[in-house]
Amino acid sequence: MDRLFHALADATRRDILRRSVDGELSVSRLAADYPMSFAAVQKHVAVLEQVGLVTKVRRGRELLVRSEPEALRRAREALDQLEEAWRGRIQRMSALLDED
Amino acid sequence: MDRLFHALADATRRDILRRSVDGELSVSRLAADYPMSFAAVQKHVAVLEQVGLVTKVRRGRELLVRSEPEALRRAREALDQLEEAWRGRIQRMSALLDED
DNA sequence: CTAACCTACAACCAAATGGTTGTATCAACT
DNA sequence: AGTTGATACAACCATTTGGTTGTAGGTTAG
Repeated sequence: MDRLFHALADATRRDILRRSVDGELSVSRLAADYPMSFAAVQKHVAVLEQVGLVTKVRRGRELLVRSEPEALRRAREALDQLEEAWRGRIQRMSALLDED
Repeated sequence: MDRLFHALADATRRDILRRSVDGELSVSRLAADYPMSFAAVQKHVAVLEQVGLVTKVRRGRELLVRSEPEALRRAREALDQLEEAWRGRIQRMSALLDED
């Protein structure tokens, strides 16, 4: 979970995720739009891949990057769990008020 | 947003968040339960505070830590936005299939 | 008032992060 | 076969991170 949130804690990586929804962009095509070297973008994609946020599929001599919603869902559930603890507090407060 | 996700990318910080829902635990009380120095926990709380995930309220000589659901909601919305792009893709695929 | 407790903050250190360049591999086009 | 394009990966560097210890400032209890 640490690594999942870490992967999301970078604007470039989140942008890559957004653009990879259709899975039709190669690493070099993605890299062309960022103000950094190809290798740097390659590393960002690797970080996303290691936590399962994207997968790569070969097409000819390029690798297409596709974002995977599964991992995204895992992150959302972790946030939901945190929020749920908070909702539980609201309920306890309501219960207290109802006792009056 | 980078710093928000970064703050969430640490198990100790997420645990502090969970335990601070009721806002009744002081920094030192929190710190007592982690295998690290008081100063280290203090730093974790500071990270959470800087992105608005918790606030501190004085009670006597201690500072009570309370988690703030607002910031959590911001993170969730960012994830929702990413997932929405993906749902849009599903819809486009469905539309294509319907054309047949 | 003094001692004890809670917090803040600085200085320091090892390890990880995010970037670079350079080299190697591998597929495809002519 | 040789060249070009796309990717992988290592080595290196500056900065940040996550931890430590030590010092100092307030606040409460006795």
